[in-house]
Amino acid sequence: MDTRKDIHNSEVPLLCRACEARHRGVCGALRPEQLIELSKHSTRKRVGSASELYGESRQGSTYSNIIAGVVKLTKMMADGRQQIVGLQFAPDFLGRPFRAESNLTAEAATEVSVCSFPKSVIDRMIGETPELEHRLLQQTLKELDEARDWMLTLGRKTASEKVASFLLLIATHVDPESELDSAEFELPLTRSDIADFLGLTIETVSRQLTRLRKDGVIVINNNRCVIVPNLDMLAQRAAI
Amino acid sequence: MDTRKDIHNSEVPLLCRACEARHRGVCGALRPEQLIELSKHSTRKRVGSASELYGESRQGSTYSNIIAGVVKLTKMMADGRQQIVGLQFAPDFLGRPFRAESNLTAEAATEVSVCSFPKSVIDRMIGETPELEHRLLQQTLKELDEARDWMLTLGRKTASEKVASFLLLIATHVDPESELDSAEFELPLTRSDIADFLGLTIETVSRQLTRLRKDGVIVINNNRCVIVPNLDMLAQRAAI
DNA sequence: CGTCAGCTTGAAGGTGCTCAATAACCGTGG
DNA sequence: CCACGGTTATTGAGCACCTTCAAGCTGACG
Repeated sequence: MDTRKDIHNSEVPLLCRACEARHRGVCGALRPEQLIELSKHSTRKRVGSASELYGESRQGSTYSNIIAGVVKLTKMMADGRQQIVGLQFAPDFLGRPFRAESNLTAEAATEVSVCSFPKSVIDRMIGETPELEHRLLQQTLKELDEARDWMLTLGRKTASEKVASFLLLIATHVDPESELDSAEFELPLTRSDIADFLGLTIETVSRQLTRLRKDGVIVINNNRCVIVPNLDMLAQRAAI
Repeated sequence: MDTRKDIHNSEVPLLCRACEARHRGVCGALRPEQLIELSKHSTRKRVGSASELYGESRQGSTYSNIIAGVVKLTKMMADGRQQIVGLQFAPDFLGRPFRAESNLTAEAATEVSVCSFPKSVIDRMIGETPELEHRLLQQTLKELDEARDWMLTLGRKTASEKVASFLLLIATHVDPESELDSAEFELPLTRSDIADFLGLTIETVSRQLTRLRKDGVIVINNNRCVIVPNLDMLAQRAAI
Protein backbone atom coordinates (compact mmCIF):
# COMPACT_ATOMS: atom_id res chain seq x y z
CA MET A 1 0.00 0.00 0.00
CA ASP A 2 1.51 3.27 -1.02
CA THR A 3 0.55 6.35 0.90
CA ARG A 4 -0.65 8.99 -1.49
CA LYS A 5 -0.04 12.59 -0.61
CA ASP A 6 -2.83 15.07 -1.10
CA ILE A 7 -1.40 18.51 -0.61
CA HIS A 8 -4.76 20.09 0.07
CA ASN A 9 -6.57 17.09 1.34
CA SER A 10 -9.19 19.19 3.07
CA GLU A 11 -10.28 20.52 -0.31
CA VAL A 12 -11.07 17.09 -1.69
CA PRO A 13 -14.74 16.16 -1.29
CA LEU A 14 -15.39 13.59 1.38
CA LEU A 15 -16.98 11.28 -1.13
CA CYS A 16 -13.84 11.26 -3.27
CA ARG A 17 -11.22 10.83 -0.54
CA ALA A 18 -10.96 7.08 -0.61
CA CYS A 19 -12.23 6.61 -4.14
CA GLU A 20 -10.08 4.56 -6.47
CA ALA A 21 -11.36 6.51 -9.45
CA ARG A 22 -9.47 9.51 -8.14
CA HIS A 23 -6.23 7.57 -8.17
CA ARG A 24 -6.35 5.14 -11.04
CA GLY A 25 -9.48 6.40 -12.82
CA VAL A 26 -10.39 9.48 -14.77
CA CYS A 27 -11.06 11.65 -11.72
CA GLY A 28 -7.32 11.69 -11.11
CA ALA A 29 -7.16 14.29 -13.86
CA LEU A 30 -9.29 16.77 -11.95
CA ARG A 31 -8.15 19.56 -9.65
CA PRO A 32 -9.69 19.75 -6.16
CA GLU A 33 -12.07 22.53 -7.12
CA GLN A 34 -13.24 20.52 -10.10
CA LEU A 35 -13.83 17.52 -7.88
CA ILE A 36 -15.93 19.70 -5.61
CA GLU A 37 -17.90 21.01 -8.57
CA LEU A 38 -18.39 17.51 -9.93
CA SER A 39 -19.32 15.99 -6.58
CA LYS A 40 -22.18 18.48 -6.29
CA HIS A 41 -23.83 16.80 -9.26
CA SER A 42 -22.70 13.25 -8.68
CA THR A 43 -24.74 10.49 -7.15
CA ARG A 44 -23.55 7.20 -5.80
CA LYS A 45 -25.75 4.21 -6.08
CA ARG A 46 -25.66 0.52 -5.55
CA VAL A 47 -27.59 -1.58 -8.05
CA GLY A 48 -28.38 -5.27 -8.16
CA SER A 49 -27.20 -7.59 -10.88
CA ALA A 50 -29.06 -7.44 -14.21
CA SER A 51 -29.82 -3.73 -13.73
CA GLU A 52 -29.42 -1.78 -16.92
CA LEU A 53 -26.93 1.07 -16.50
CA TYR A 54 -27.48 2.49 -19.95
CA GLY A 55 -28.88 1.33 -23.24
CA GLU A 56 -32.23 1.02 -24.97
CA SER A 57 -34.38 2.18 -22.12
CA ARG A 58 -32.11 4.55 -20.25
CA GLN A 59 -30.81 6.80 -23.03
CA GLY A 60 -27.68 7.72 -21.18
CA SER A 61 -27.45 11.33 -20.19
CA THR A 62 -24.92 10.41 -17.54
CA TYR A 63 -21.40 9.03 -17.28
CA SER A 64 -20.33 6.82 -14.41
CA ASN A 65 -17.32 5.50 -12.62
CA ILE A 66 -17.51 1.90 -11.52
CA ILE A 67 -16.71 1.79 -7.81
CA ALA A 68 -17.20 -1.93 -7.33
CA GLY A 69 -18.54 -4.89 -9.25
CA VAL A 70 -18.47 -6.02 -12.86
CA VAL A 71 -20.38 -4.47 -15.76
CA LYS A 72 -21.05 -6.23 -19.06
CA LEU A 73 -21.41 -4.41 -22.37
CA THR A 74 -23.85 -6.24 -24.60
CA LYS A 75 -24.89 -6.09 -28.23
CA MET A 76 -28.09 -7.65 -29.36
CA MET A 77 -29.40 -8.69 -32.76
CA ALA A 78 -32.99 -8.29 -33.90
CA ASP A 79 -33.70 -11.99 -33.44
CA GLY A 80 -32.38 -12.09 -29.89
CA ARG A 81 -28.88 -13.43 -30.39
CA GLN A 82 -26.51 -11.45 -28.22
CA GLN A 83 -22.84 -10.96 -27.62
CA ILE A 84 -20.99 -9.45 -24.70
CA VAL A 85 -18.42 -7.11 -26.24
CA GLY A 86 -16.67 -6.00 -23.10
CA LEU A 87 -16.38 -6.40 -19.36
CA GLN A 88 -15.61 -3.46 -17.15
CA PHE A 89 -14.22 -3.42 -13.64
CA ALA A 90 -13.56 -0.74 -11.05
CA PRO A 91 -12.39 1.95 -11.52
CA ASP A 92 -13.35 2.01 -15.21
CA PHE A 93 -15.21 4.90 -16.75
CA LEU A 94 -18.60 4.05 -18.17
CA GLY A 95 -20.21 5.88 -21.06
CA ARG A 96 -19.54 6.86 -24.64
CA PRO A 97 -18.22 10.42 -24.91
CA PHE A 98 -19.38 12.66 -27.76
CA ARG A 99 -22.32 10.54 -28.77
CA ALA A 100 -25.61 9.09 -27.73
CA GLU A 101 -24.74 5.54 -26.64
CA SER A 102 -23.77 3.64 -29.75
CA ASN A 103 -26.06 0.62 -29.81
CA LEU A 104 -24.81 -1.03 -26.76
CA THR A 105 -26.30 -1.96 -23.43
CA ALA A 106 -24.39 -1.74 -20.17
CA GLU A 107 -25.74 -4.08 -17.55
CA ALA A 108 -24.58 -4.98 -14.07
CA ALA A 109 -23.21 -8.52 -14.11
CA THR A 110 -22.85 -8.58 -10.34
CA GLU A 111 -23.89 -6.17 -7.62
CA VAL A 112 -22.41 -2.90 -8.79
CA SER A 113 -21.65 0.44 -7.19
CA VAL A 114 -21.34 3.42 -9.48
CA CYS A 115 -20.73 7.12 -9.13
CA SER A 116 -22.72 8.95 -11.80
CA PHE A 117 -22.61 12.49 -13.11
CA PRO A 118 -24.44 14.39 -15.83
CA LYS A 119 -22.77 14.29 -19.24
CA SER A 120 -22.97 18.06 -19.50
CA VAL A 121 -20.65 18.63 -16.55
CA ILE A 122 -18.00 16.22 -17.75
CA ASP A 123 -18.22 17.41 -21.34
CA ARG A 124 -17.52 20.94 -20.12
CA MET A 125 -14.58 19.81 -18.02
CA ILE A 126 -13.13 17.92 -20.98
CA GLY A 127 -12.88 21.22 -22.78
CA GLU A 128 -11.14 22.84 -19.82
CA THR A 129 -8.80 20.05 -18.79
CA PRO A 130 -6.62 18.34 -21.40
CA GLU A 131 -5.48 15.82 -18.78
CA LEU A 132 -9.05 14.54 -18.51
CA GLU A 133 -9.20 13.87 -22.21
CA HIS A 134 -5.82 12.21 -21.94
CA ARG A 135 -7.13 9.76 -19.37
CA LEU A 136 -10.16 9.05 -21.49
CA LEU A 137 -7.89 8.33 -24.43
CA GLN A 138 -5.79 6.02 -22.29
CA GLN A 139 -8.84 4.08 -21.17
CA THR A 140 -10.28 3.94 -24.67
CA LEU A 141 -7.00 2.60 -26.03
CA LYS A 142 -6.96 -0.02 -23.29
CA GLU A 143 -10.51 -1.06 -24.18
CA LEU A 144 -9.58 -1.21 -27.85
CA ASP A 145 -6.62 -3.47 -27.08
CA GLU A 146 -8.85 -5.71 -25.01
CA ALA A 147 -11.54 -5.81 -27.70
CA ARG A 148 -8.97 -6.83 -30.31
CA ASP A 149 -7.49 -9.48 -28.06
CA TRP A 150 -10.95 -10.86 -27.67
CA MET A 151 -11.61 -10.81 -31.42
CA LEU A 152 -8.77 -13.30 -31.80
CA THR A 153 -10.41 -15.46 -29.16
CA LEU A 154 -13.83 -15.25 -30.82
CA GLY A 155 -12.61 -15.84 -34.33
CA ARG A 156 -9.86 -18.39 -33.99
CA LYS A 157 -9.96 -20.32 -30.74
CA THR A 158 -11.75 -23.59 -30.02
CA ALA A 159 -14.44 -23.87 -27.37
CA SER A 160 -12.06 -25.25 -24.76
CA GLU A 161 -9.47 -22.56 -25.49
CA LYS A 162 -12.19 -19.94 -25.22
CA VAL A 163 -13.30 -21.09 -21.78
CA ALA A 164 -9.72 -21.28 -20.53
CA SER A 165 -9.08 -17.78 -21.91
CA PHE A 166 -12.12 -16.49 -20.09
CA LEU A 167 -11.04 -17.97 -16.76
CA LEU A 168 -7.61 -16.47 -17.25
CA LEU A 169 -9.14 -13.08 -17.98
CA ILE A 170 -11.21 -13.14 -14.82
CA ALA A 171 -8.32 -14.45 -12.74
CA THR A 172 -6.10 -11.56 -13.78
CA HIS A 173 -8.81 -8.94 -13.24
CA VAL A 174 -10.39 -9.82 -9.93
CA ASP A 175 -7.39 -11.24 -8.13
CA PRO A 176 -5.22 -8.14 -7.84
CA GLU A 177 -1.99 -9.53 -9.21
CA SER A 178 -1.72 -11.56 -6.03
CA GLU A 179 0.25 -14.71 -6.65
CA LEU A 180 1.82 -15.40 -9.96
CA ASP A 181 1.16 -19.09 -10.13
CA SER A 182 -2.27 -19.69 -8.61
CA ALA A 183 -5.60 -17.91 -8.21
CA GLU A 184 -8.95 -18.22 -6.49
CA PHE A 185 -12.01 -16.16 -7.30
CA GLU A 186 -15.74 -16.05 -7.68
CA LEU A 187 -17.08 -16.00 -11.23
CA PRO A 188 -18.85 -12.69 -11.85
CA LEU A 189 -20.87 -14.15 -14.73
CA THR A 190 -23.51 -16.83 -15.08
CA ARG A 191 -22.96 -19.65 -17.56
CA SER A 192 -25.33 -17.86 -19.89
CA ASP A 193 -23.25 -14.67 -19.70
CA ILE A 194 -20.05 -16.62 -20.25
CA ALA A 195 -21.62 -18.18 -23.33
CA ASP A 196 -22.59 -14.76 -24.64
CA PHE A 197 -19.08 -13.52 -24.02
CA LEU A 198 -17.44 -16.45 -25.80
CA GLY A 199 -19.86 -16.87 -28.68
CA LEU A 200 -20.87 -20.34 -27.47
CA THR A 201 -23.93 -22.03 -25.95
CA ILE A 202 -24.31 -22.58 -22.22
CA GLU A 203 -24.12 -26.33 -22.74
CA THR A 204 -20.74 -26.08 -24.41
CA VAL A 205 -19.43 -23.77 -21.67
CA SER A 206 -20.62 -26.22 -19.05
CA ARG A 207 -19.03 -29.18 -20.80
CA GLN A 208 -15.69 -27.43 -21.17
CA LEU A 209 -15.69 -26.38 -17.53
CA THR A 210 -16.34 -29.96 -16.52
CA ARG A 211 -13.50 -31.09 -18.72
CA LEU A 212 -11.09 -28.61 -17.14
CA ARG A 213 -12.27 -29.79 -13.74
CA LYS A 214 -11.83 -33.47 -14.56
CA ASP A 215 -8.39 -32.74 -15.98
CA GLY A 216 -7.39 -31.11 -12.69
CA VAL A 217 -6.80 -27.66 -14.20
CA ILE A 218 -9.45 -26.04 -12.00
CA VAL A 219 -11.56 -26.76 -8.94
CA ILE A 220 -15.15 -25.52 -8.78
CA ASN A 221 -17.23 -25.07 -5.62
CA ASN A 222 -20.87 -24.01 -5.60
CA ASN A 223 -20.82 -23.48 -9.37
CA ARG A 224 -19.26 -20.08 -8.93
CA CYS A 225 -16.11 -20.31 -6.84
CA VAL A 226 -13.10 -21.29 -8.95
CA ILE A 227 -9.62 -22.28 -7.82
CA VAL A 228 -6.78 -22.39 -10.30
CA PRO A 229 -3.84 -24.19 -8.68
CA ASN A 230 -1.57 -23.60 -11.64
CA LEU A 231 -2.12 -20.60 -13.87
CA ASP A 232 0.51 -21.76 -16.35
CA MET A 233 -1.46 -24.92 -16.96
CA LEU A 234 -4.57 -22.83 -17.60
CA ALA A 235 -2.65 -20.52 -19.92
CA GLN A 236 -1.56 -23.54 -21.90
CA ARG A 237 -5.20 -24.55 -22.32
CA ALA A 238 -5.97 -21.02 -23.46
CA ALA A 239 -3.34 -21.33 -26.20
CA ILE A 240 -1.59 -18.19 -25.07
CA MET B 1 -17.22 19.52 -53.43
CA ASP B 2 -16.93 22.22 -50.83
CA THR B 3 -14.20 24.80 -51.22
CA ARG B 4 -12.19 24.89 -48.06
CA LYS B 5 -10.75 28.19 -47.00
CA ASP B 6 -7.20 28.31 -45.78
CA ILE B 7 -6.58 31.77 -44.40
CA HIS B 8 -2.85 31.49 -44.74
CA ASN B 9 -2.70 28.99 -47.47
CA SER B 10 0.82 29.94 -48.38
CA GLU B 11 1.94 28.77 -44.96
CA VAL B 12 0.63 25.27 -45.42
CA PRO B 13 3.30 22.90 -46.71
CA LEU B 14 2.93 21.93 -50.32
CA LEU B 15 2.72 18.29 -49.38
CA CYS B 16 -0.23 18.92 -47.10
CA ARG B 17 -2.33 21.18 -49.32
CA ALA B 18 -4.44 18.56 -50.99
CA CYS B 19 -4.10 15.94 -48.27
CA GLU B 20 -7.30 14.49 -46.89
CA ALA B 21 -5.63 13.88 -43.52
CA ARG B 22 -5.53 17.63 -43.04
CA HIS B 23 -9.27 17.87 -43.46
CA ARG B 24 -10.79 14.71 -42.08
CA GLY B 25 -7.73 13.22 -40.36
CA VAL B 26 -5.64 14.10 -37.35
CA CYS B 27 -3.55 16.73 -39.12
CA GLY B 28 -6.62 18.95 -39.13
CA ALA B 29 -5.80 19.65 -35.50
CA LEU B 30 -2.48 21.25 -36.32
CA ARG B 31 -1.69 24.91 -36.90
CA PRO B 32 0.18 25.88 -40.08
CA GLU B 33 3.51 26.23 -38.28
CA GLN B 34 3.06 22.80 -36.76
CA LEU B 35 2.32 21.36 -40.17
CA ILE B 36 5.54 22.90 -41.44
CA GLU B 37 7.48 21.47 -38.52
CA LEU B 38 5.91 18.08 -39.01
CA SER B 39 6.38 18.03 -42.75
CA LYS B 40 10.11 18.50 -42.27
CA HIS B 41 10.25 15.10 -40.66
CA SER B 42 7.56 13.35 -42.63
CA THR B 43 8.07 11.01 -45.55
CA ARG B 44 5.57 9.83 -48.07
CA LYS B 45 5.89 6.42 -49.51
CA ARG B 46 4.00 4.00 -51.63
CA VAL B 47 4.23 0.35 -50.66
CA GLY B 48 3.01 -2.80 -52.35
CA SER B 49 0.43 -5.11 -50.85
CA ALA B 50 1.64 -7.48 -48.12
CA SER B 51 4.24 -4.94 -46.95
CA GLU B 52 4.47 -4.76 -43.20
CA LEU B 53 3.86 -1.24 -41.93
CA TYR B 54 4.57 -2.05 -38.31
CA GLY B 55 4.71 -5.10 -36.12
CA GLU B 56 7.18 -7.83 -35.17
CA SER B 57 10.00 -6.79 -37.44
CA ARG B 58 9.54 -3.06 -37.70
CA GLN B 59 9.18 -2.01 -34.08
CA GLY B 60 7.24 1.08 -34.85
CA SER B 61 9.05 4.27 -34.08
CA THR B 62 6.77 6.10 -36.49
CA TYR B 63 3.12 6.99 -36.85
CA SER B 64 1.46 7.25 -40.24
CA ASN B 65 -1.53 8.64 -42.00
CA ILE B 66 -3.06 6.44 -44.65
CA ILE B 67 -3.28 8.45 -47.86
CA ALA B 68 -4.69 5.71 -50.05
CA GLY B 69 -5.35 2.00 -49.90
CA VAL B 70 -6.47 -0.45 -47.24
CA VAL B 71 -4.45 -1.62 -44.23
CA LYS B 72 -5.23 -4.74 -42.24
CA LEU B 73 -4.42 -5.10 -38.54
CA THR B 74 -3.59 -8.70 -37.74
CA LYS B 75 -3.12 -10.76 -34.61
CA MET B 76 -1.32 -14.06 -34.75
CA MET B 77 -1.19 -17.04 -32.40
CA ALA B 78 1.93 -19.06 -31.68
CA ASP B 79 0.71 -21.93 -33.87
CA GLY B 80 0.01 -19.73 -36.88
CA ARG B 81 -3.72 -19.15 -36.58
CA GLN B 82 -4.44 -15.53 -37.29
CA GLN B 83 -7.26 -13.02 -37.09
CA ILE B 84 -7.67 -9.64 -38.73
CA VAL B 85 -8.87 -7.34 -35.95
CA GLY B 86 -9.37 -4.19 -37.98
CA LEU B 87 -9.32 -2.64 -41.42
CA GLN B 88 -8.18 0.93 -41.90
CA PHE B 89 -8.86 3.26 -44.78
CA ALA B 90 -7.70 6.74 -45.77
CA PRO B 91 -7.36 9.09 -43.93
CA ASP B 92 -7.03 6.94 -40.80
CA PHE B 93 -4.19 7.39 -38.37
CA LEU B 94 -1.93 4.39 -37.97
CA GLY B 95 -0.02 3.57 -34.80
CA ARG B 96 -0.56 3.02 -31.12
CA PRO B 97 0.09 6.16 -29.07
CA PHE B 98 1.84 5.89 -25.70
CA ARG B 99 3.08 2.38 -26.18
CA ALA B 100 5.28 0.10 -28.21
CA GLU B 101 2.87 -1.52 -30.65
CA SER B 102 0.61 -3.83 -28.67
CA ASN B 103 1.06 -7.21 -30.31
CA LEU B 104 -0.41 -6.39 -33.58
CA THR B 105 0.84 -6.29 -37.13
CA ALA B 106 -0.25 -3.67 -39.65
CA GLU B 107 0.05 -4.86 -43.20
CA ALA B 108 -0.90 -3.35 -46.51
CA ALA B 109 -3.88 -5.25 -47.92
CA THR B 110 -3.71 -3.40 -51.20
CA GLU B 111 -1.23 -0.93 -52.65
CA VAL B 112 -0.97 1.68 -49.94
CA SER B 113 0.29 5.25 -49.70
CA VAL B 114 1.26 6.52 -46.28
CA CYS B 115 2.67 9.69 -44.79
CA SER B 116 4.93 8.76 -41.88
CA PHE B 117 6.47 10.80 -39.09
CA PRO B 118 8.65 10.01 -36.07
CA LYS B 119 6.70 9.23 -32.91
CA SER B 120 8.76 11.74 -30.97
CA VAL B 121 7.50 14.69 -32.99
CA ILE B 122 3.83 13.73 -32.68
CA ASP B 123 4.14 12.85 -29.01
CA ARG B 124 5.52 16.32 -28.35
CA MET B 125 2.73 17.96 -30.33
CA ILE B 126 0.13 15.98 -28.42
CA GLY B 127 1.35 17.68 -25.27
CA GLU B 128 1.12 21.10 -26.90
CA THR B 129 -2.15 20.73 -28.77
CA PRO B 130 -5.25 19.41 -26.97
CA GLU B 131 -7.13 19.37 -30.26
CA LEU B 132 -4.73 16.73 -31.57
CA GLU B 133 -5.45 14.47 -28.64
CA HIS B 134 -9.14 15.13 -29.18
CA ARG B 135 -8.92 13.86 -32.75
CA LEU B 136 -7.00 10.80 -31.62
CA LEU B 137 -9.70 10.09 -29.06
CA GLN B 138 -12.38 10.46 -31.72
CA GLN B 139 -10.64 8.01 -34.02
CA THR B 140 -9.96 5.56 -31.19
CA LEU B 141 -13.61 5.65 -30.17
CA LYS B 142 -14.60 5.00 -33.76
CA GLU B 143 -12.24 2.03 -33.95
CA LEU B 144 -13.61 0.73 -30.66
CA ASP B 145 -17.16 0.94 -31.97
CA GLU B 146 -16.14 -0.91 -35.11
CA ALA B 147 -14.27 -3.56 -33.15
CA ARG B 148 -17.30 -4.22 -30.97
CA ASP B 149 -19.63 -4.36 -33.97
CA TRP B 150 -17.33 -6.96 -35.42
CA MET B 151 -17.24 -8.96 -32.18
CA LEU B 152 -20.97 -9.51 -32.60
CA THR B 153 -20.32 -10.73 -36.13
CA LEU B 154 -17.52 -13.06 -35.03
CA GLY B 155 -19.33 -14.48 -32.05
CA ARG B 156 -22.91 -14.80 -33.15
CA LYS B 157 -23.37 -14.78 -36.92
CA THR B 158 -23.42 -17.75 -39.27
CA ALA B 159 -20.89 -18.11 -42.07
CA SER B 160 -23.27 -16.75 -44.68
CA GLU B 161 -24.21 -13.79 -42.49
CA LYS B 162 -20.54 -13.10 -41.88
CA VAL B 163 -19.72 -12.97 -45.57
CA ALA B 164 -22.69 -10.71 -46.29
CA SER B 165 -21.66 -8.46 -43.39
CA PHE B 166 -18.17 -8.23 -44.81
CA LEU B 167 -19.39 -7.24 -48.26
CA LEU B 168 -21.62 -4.62 -46.70
CA LEU B 169 -18.70 -3.25 -44.71
CA ILE B 170 -16.55 -2.91 -47.80
CA ALA B 171 -19.39 -1.45 -49.84
CA THR B 172 -19.94 1.32 -47.30
CA HIS B 173 -16.23 2.11 -46.95
CA VAL B 174 -14.90 2.17 -50.48
CA ASP B 175 -17.93 3.45 -52.30
CA PRO B 176 -18.20 6.96 -50.86
CA GLU B 177 -21.86 6.95 -49.91
CA SER B 178 -22.66 7.05 -53.61
CA GLU B 179 -26.00 5.45 -54.24
CA LEU B 180 -28.14 4.24 -51.42
CA ASP B 181 -29.47 1.13 -53.04
CA SER B 182 -26.63 -0.36 -55.08
CA ALA B 183 -22.84 -0.55 -55.06
CA GLU B 184 -19.91 -1.68 -57.16
CA PHE B 185 -16.38 -2.10 -55.89
CA GLU B 186 -13.18 -4.08 -56.01
CA LEU B 187 -12.50 -6.32 -53.04
CA PRO B 188 -9.41 -5.07 -51.22
CA LEU B 189 -8.82 -8.47 -49.63
CA THR B 190 -7.97 -11.93 -50.90
CA ARG B 191 -10.18 -14.87 -49.92
CA SER B 192 -7.58 -15.79 -47.37
CA ASP B 193 -7.72 -12.32 -45.81
CA ILE B 194 -11.50 -12.39 -45.79
CA ALA B 195 -11.37 -15.73 -44.00
CA ASP B 196 -8.98 -14.31 -41.40
CA PHE B 197 -11.26 -11.34 -40.93
CA LEU B 198 -14.38 -13.48 -40.49
CA GLY B 199 -12.91 -16.31 -38.46
CA LEU B 200 -13.64 -18.81 -41.24
CA THR B 201 -11.67 -20.89 -43.76
CA ILE B 202 -11.15 -19.81 -47.36
CA GLU B 203 -13.27 -22.71 -48.54
CA THR B 204 -16.24 -21.56 -46.52
CA VAL B 205 -15.82 -17.98 -47.71
CA SER B 206 -15.70 -19.18 -51.30
CA ARG B 207 -18.79 -21.34 -50.88
CA GLN B 208 -20.80 -18.53 -49.32
CA LEU B 209 -19.77 -16.12 -52.06
CA THR B 210 -20.92 -18.53 -54.75
CA ARG B 211 -24.16 -19.01 -52.88
CA LEU B 212 -24.77 -15.25 -52.81
CA ARG B 213 -23.90 -15.18 -56.50
CA LYS B 214 -26.25 -18.03 -57.39
CA ASP B 215 -29.01 -16.39 -55.35
CA GLY B 216 -28.59 -13.20 -57.38
CA VAL B 217 -27.56 -11.05 -54.42
CA ILE B 218 -24.19 -10.21 -55.95
CA VAL B 219 -22.33 -10.40 -59.25
CA ILE B 220 -18.62 -11.23 -59.29
CA ASN B 221 -16.18 -10.52 -62.13
CA ASN B 222 -12.54 -11.56 -62.16
CA ASN B 223 -12.83 -12.85 -58.59
CA ARG B 224 -12.40 -9.35 -57.21
CA CYS B 225 -14.93 -6.99 -58.74
CA VAL B 226 -18.26 -7.17 -56.96
CA ILE B 227 -21.58 -5.64 -57.93
CA VAL B 228 -24.39 -5.40 -55.43
CA PRO B 229 -27.60 -4.50 -57.29
CA ASN B 230 -29.62 -4.26 -54.11
CA LEU B 231 -27.92 -3.34 -50.86
CA ASP B 232 -31.08 -3.99 -48.86
CA MET B 233 -31.09 -7.58 -50.01
CA LEU B 234 -27.48 -7.91 -48.91
CA ALA B 235 -28.25 -6.30 -45.55
CA GLN B 236 -30.96 -8.86 -45.04
CA ARG B 237 -28.44 -11.64 -45.63
CA ALA B 238 -26.16 -9.95 -43.10
CA ALA B 239 -28.94 -10.12 -40.50
CA ILE B 240 -28.68 -6.41 -39.80
C1' DC C 1 -41.64 -30.32 0.55
C1' DG C 2 -42.46 -28.12 -3.92
C1' DT C 3 -41.03 -24.81 -7.17
C1' DC C 4 -38.06 -22.29 -9.93
C1' DA C 5 -33.70 -20.79 -11.89
C1' DG C 6 -29.29 -22.14 -12.98
C1' DC C 7 -26.39 -25.82 -14.22
C1' DT C 8 -25.06 -30.47 -15.94
C1' DT C 9 -25.32 -34.43 -18.84
C1' DG C 10 -26.79 -37.22 -22.86
C1' DA C 11 -28.02 -38.28 -27.77
C1' DA C 12 -28.67 -36.72 -32.39
C1' DG C 13 -27.98 -33.57 -36.01
C1' DG C 14 -25.96 -29.71 -38.73
C1' DT C 15 -22.63 -26.26 -39.75
C1' DG C 16 -18.24 -25.38 -40.91
C1' DC C 17 -13.56 -27.71 -41.15
C1' DT C 18 -10.09 -30.85 -43.25
C1' DC C 19 -8.22 -32.94 -46.98
C1' DA C 20 -7.92 -33.34 -51.84
C1' DA C 21 -8.66 -32.45 -56.52
C1' DT C 22 -9.94 -29.30 -60.12
C1' DA C 23 -10.37 -24.82 -62.18
C1' DA C 24 -9.41 -19.94 -63.20
C1' DC C 25 -6.19 -16.18 -63.42
C1' DC C 26 -1.59 -14.02 -64.53
C1' DG C 27 2.78 -13.23 -65.37
C1' DT C 28 6.70 -14.99 -68.09
C1' DG C 29 8.79 -16.92 -72.03
C1' DG C 30 9.05 -19.70 -76.03
C1' DC D 1 -0.24 -16.87 -80.34
C1' DC D 2 -0.18 -20.64 -77.01
C1' DA D 3 2.40 -23.17 -73.53
C1' DC D 4 3.59 -23.18 -68.80
C1' DG D 5 4.36 -22.73 -64.02
C1' DG D 6 2.69 -20.37 -59.80
C1' DT D 7 -0.65 -18.36 -57.25
C1' DT D 8 -5.47 -17.88 -56.08
C1' DA D 9 -10.08 -19.56 -56.05
C1' DT D 10 -13.72 -23.15 -56.51
C1' DT D 11 -15.84 -27.51 -55.73
C1' DG D 12 -16.49 -32.09 -53.56
C1' DA D 13 -16.59 -35.79 -49.89
C1' DG D 14 -16.12 -37.07 -45.21
C1' DC D 15 -15.64 -35.89 -40.63
C1' DA D 16 -15.33 -33.23 -36.12
C1' DC D 17 -16.87 -29.95 -33.27
C1' DC D 18 -20.34 -27.49 -31.55
C1' DT D 19 -25.30 -26.88 -31.38
C1' DT D 20 -29.94 -28.37 -30.61
C1' DC D 21 -33.21 -30.66 -28.12
C1' DA D 22 -34.44 -33.03 -24.07
C1' DA D 23 -34.00 -34.78 -19.63
C1' DG D 24 -32.10 -34.79 -14.99
C1' DC D 25 -29.67 -32.50 -11.35
C1' DT D 26 -28.52 -29.03 -7.69
C1' DG D 27 -29.35 -25.42 -4.46
C1' DA D 28 -32.01 -21.46 -2.81
C1' DC D 29 -36.27 -20.07 -1.00
C1' DG D 30 -41.00 -19.90 -0.21
